[in-house]
Formats: sequence, structure tokens, C-alpha cells
Amino acid sequence: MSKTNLKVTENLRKQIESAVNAAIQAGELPEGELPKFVIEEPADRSHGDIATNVAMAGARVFRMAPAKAAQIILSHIDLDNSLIEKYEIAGPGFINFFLSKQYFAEVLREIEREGEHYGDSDFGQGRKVMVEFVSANPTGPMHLGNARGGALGDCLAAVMQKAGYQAYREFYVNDAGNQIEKFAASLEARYMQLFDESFPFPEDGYQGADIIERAEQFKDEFGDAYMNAEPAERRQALVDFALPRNIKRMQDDMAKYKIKFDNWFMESTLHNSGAVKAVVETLREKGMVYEKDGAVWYKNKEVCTDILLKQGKKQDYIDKLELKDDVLIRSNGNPTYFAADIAYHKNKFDRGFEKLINVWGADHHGHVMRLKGAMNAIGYDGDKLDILLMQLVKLVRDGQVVTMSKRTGKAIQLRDLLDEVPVDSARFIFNTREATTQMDFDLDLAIQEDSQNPVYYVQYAHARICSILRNLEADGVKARSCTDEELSLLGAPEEIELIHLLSSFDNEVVAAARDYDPTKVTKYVTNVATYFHKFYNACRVKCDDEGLMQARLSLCTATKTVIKNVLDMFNITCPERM
RNA sequence: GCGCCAAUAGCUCAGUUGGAUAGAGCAACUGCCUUCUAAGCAGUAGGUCAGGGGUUCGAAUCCCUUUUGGCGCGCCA
Repeated sequence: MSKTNLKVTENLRKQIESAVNAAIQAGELPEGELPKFVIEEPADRSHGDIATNVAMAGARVFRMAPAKAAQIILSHIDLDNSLIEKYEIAGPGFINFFLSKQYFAEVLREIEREGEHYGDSDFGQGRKVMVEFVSANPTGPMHLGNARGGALGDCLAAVMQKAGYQAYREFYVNDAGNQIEKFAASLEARYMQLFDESFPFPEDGYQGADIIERAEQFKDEFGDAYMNAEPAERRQALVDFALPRNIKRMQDDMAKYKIKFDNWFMESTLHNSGAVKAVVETLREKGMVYEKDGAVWYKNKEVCTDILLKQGKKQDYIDKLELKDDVLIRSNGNPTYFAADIAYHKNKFDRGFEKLINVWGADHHGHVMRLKGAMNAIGYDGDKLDILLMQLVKLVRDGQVVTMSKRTGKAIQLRDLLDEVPVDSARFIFNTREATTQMDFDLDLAIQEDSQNPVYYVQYAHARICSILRNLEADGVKARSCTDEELSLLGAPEEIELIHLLSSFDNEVVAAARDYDPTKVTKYVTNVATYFHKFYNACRVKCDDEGLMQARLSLCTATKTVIKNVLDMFNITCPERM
């Protein structure tokens, strides 16, 4: 809520609580614990600006009809200087409050005063949080899921920042381990096949055309120099050639997508520094590992059972999960991805982050508990690691699911999407569906340059406001600060609704940060655009009454501030003309 | 088999943590520009909130169950 809104609501809560106590003192209400009640904005404005269910929620404790209890509470309430001008008891026992004109004037003043900082809050109290997202495998090009994860993670970090956290964006590059060996073997086969078509391709190799391209580039540079080299040397040369180029390509794609990571963290550094081995040793010291079949195993079952029991789960539920232990060091001596992941997340905590948020594809959900558990096992707090699971995204064109790129005939890549869809559009649209729901990305819509495309709809509202300001300025009218009397001229339902909405900006940001759900903010700003367009059609800014004109200009400027703050936050362009 | 996520208007989806008569957009139909951007707005029509139980003043929302769809259960990452 805006500070104005917050002040009113907090005061109201205090007043209600003391009114109930006063009524108990006076013997009008029975002694008892005041139950939880809400103070909220009713869906229907005819039910007031603020409503509370305190009388209904307390019906049982008070042992009387809600309407009667409401009457008693209201007789003890003091609403002087509260910006509330009247109240009523309605429906099954709601108490509805109606705000004074003074309130709406104060909201507009607050927005004017705070400008680009309007919507900021100290909800996060400056705590350091890391959002790790995309973290695509460097063995191949990025796909559509990375596109959604990118938009989601980047905007989530932005929301956390706006809500008062210190947010840090990180990309984890899996430049080590098994998949790099597979990558090497695949590159080797493609390289050798350039000289000898019969060279066998590994069964579990990477099939993608990009591997062939890299092999060809390698040949262009080194010719047949590695044809007769030792296989190990040849593979190393190929990886040393291809991996940096793949990472560079991912960095270029992310830059094109307007995502700037604070850090690209290389998995290899964890292996090279001995951090992976160290964390396995830590687990060994704590008695959490054992040897079997030549491999080192981690007692995942024990740790996760413990977590589930603490959550109050029943033993037979846990049994049905058939929890298994995990390998940390394979019998061939190589650590698993999981072992590196434990070391990585330990490293994050050691860098001082109080909260770790990972954006993962939903297909990884099976690993959530074991990673949290492993954090507990090494003496950290797994509850400070939150995994945001993102469901699949399907590309749709002409109502049909698209799986292949028109251009390459291969699986759709992030690049194909960005070639076709404006970045603003992609960033916005990926944030119109909650992470937990499967999403159809409508290509036709994303390309469309009209109001059906939500990002244009919002940008249009902003451009429209800018246009009004320009036109009036050309007529010699300059927006200025208004007096309370002038601002109180704003009374049309369209004006009041818009101000209400503007006042809840930081509330939405906080809710988005709390729920790790930036889509709340895109929905909110779309709503702001709708309410502005309604206002625009109902009320002319340019009019004969100078005071009213200035008051409406204030409302326009406030709306512009909110839209711009959202689009800036999400790194989406905010045009002044369209 | 077990688990995770979902199911709301013909289609795509909201529904602010349990509130008052379930809302938008698209598609269909009807209106509004010789005055600030019609990339906009107003209106009509469209619903067994997947089905069935339960919890309570009150359920799309919480619990149980059935059905349907997506995903996951590796010495892969």
C-alpha cells in the first residue's frame, strides 16, 4: 500500500482493536480473544473504500449476531483525523468505511513527491538475496524454457529489489562434469566425420546441428591437425575451442534479451578449488556418507525422512515415496552434478546471501528436497533455499503448437524467438502467466503491434498521457502542484478508482516479492492502463475549469509515474509517442 | 505404482491467502472520434468454478476422494 493507504489501514486496525477492548471493559462484549480479522478493499465500491469482517469473524467469541457486534464496536470507535468520513454496517455484518476527499489528495501528493521511487518499500529490509536463473547447459543453444526462465528470473530479481531487498542475479554455467565429456565426444565424432564419414557417433551424444557447426569451425581453424592426435588431447582441444564460444553465445543471447547477470559462475571453479571434494569430506565427517560398489553415497533417505517427519508427514506417506540415497563420487572417481551442486549452494551462502532463490524447470522438482536436505546436512539452513518451479511453455502459432523453427527446421531456440518477437513483448508476455501454470506463448499475439498485445496496451496508455501533457503545454498550460481544494474536485468514479489503484502499487510489489511472483505486477500495470483508458474516455483533462484541469493533470502525471516505474523496473521500453 | 503441478465463459486466463451478485481479454452482436492518440471506451450475450463428499456464519479458494492433462521417480544434468 502507499504510505497514505498504509497509515489509514494501520490506524483503523488499532482503532478497531481498542474499540473491542473498550466494549469488553464496558461489559457490552463478552471477554475473549479477539479473532483474526481482515481489513481490505471490497470488490464492489458501493461497499465502501475499506471493509472489515471483524464482527463476523468474532461472531462465535462474541456469542451474538455479527450486525449487533458491529454496532457495539462502532460505538467505541474514534475516527477523527483518520481520513475516513463515514461508515456503515452492511450485508452479513461487514463494516464498510468511506474515505474522505483528503485521502485521495494525499495519495496523489505522495506519488508526486516520491517520483521514480514511488512503489519502493523496505519489506526486504536490505537483505541480500540471490536469484539464480536460466543456468542453461553450455553444451548447446538455449531453448524456449530458458526464455521463460530468463524473463521470470530477471523480473523477479527486479521486484525483490523494488521491495527493498538487495537482489543479485547469477547464471550457473555447468562447464564441468559428465555432460562436458559427452560434449567432447560428440564434437570429436563430428570433427572426425568431416574426414571419415564412418567415424562412430556416441550413442548418448548430442545430436544438435550446433555441434556439427562447431566442429566445422574448428576444422576451418585447425584443419586436420587433430585428426591423428591422441583422442584425449583432441577432445580437450575441441572443448577448449567450443565451450568458450558457446558461453559467449549464451551471454550474447542474454544481452539481446536485456538480461544482465551480476555473475556468471563457472562450475569448474568448484572442482578446481577443491570445494567439491571438501563438501564431500564435510558430509563424511558428519557421518552422512558411505561406500558402496566403489562409489561414495549420500544418505539422502535419512535426511529427507527427517525433514518430512518435521513437516508432520506420516510414516506411511514417507514409505510410499521410496526415497533413495544419492551418489556423490562415482566409482570412476568423478563427482556427480549433485555433489557440485551442494558445493555451489554452500558457496552461495558463504558469500553472505540470506536467501537463495533458484528458478528451475518443473522437470527438476524431484531434486528440490534433496538439495534442501543436503544444505541441512552440511550445517546450513535448507529453508533459506527456495526453488521456484516453472512449468513448460509451448509455442503456438495460428492455434497450432509449434515445435520446429521455420528457419532451421530444428527445435525452437531462444534465438528463433528473439528473431521474431520484440524483446519488450517477450519479457512482458512471459510474465503474464504464473510460473506454476503451463503456458502457451502465442506468437501471433506477441508480434502483433496493437492493443491485444498486453505490452502495447500498457505502453499506449503511457504514450497517451505524454501526448496530453505535450498538447496542453503547447497551449501554454503547465502542470503544477495542486491545492487540496483543487484535488478534491476529483470525484468521478473513474477518477476515484484510478487513484485507488495507484495507491496499491507498493502493495502489489510486496505481494509479488513475497510470493516470488512478478506476474502480479504485470497484471497490476495492465489494470492501471485499463483504468486510465476508462478515465480518459470519461473525463476530459483539457477543460474550462483551470483547477479541475490541474487536478486531472496531477492524476495523469501520477499514472504516468506508476506505469513508467513498472516498465523501467522490468527493463521494458516506455515510449512517449506511439 | 508413488509423488509434484494443474482443471474457472466457445478460446486464453484473473480471482489480493475463506468474504458481499465469480471477473477481464479474444471470438459474436450493438454503439461512441469536425475538441487531449479509436493501439481507446461503453454495452449485449456467454458459468453445474471437472464430479462427489466434508470443515463453518460463509468455499472457486481449506481437507478427503474420483476423473482428466502435464511432469518426475538414473553411478544423467
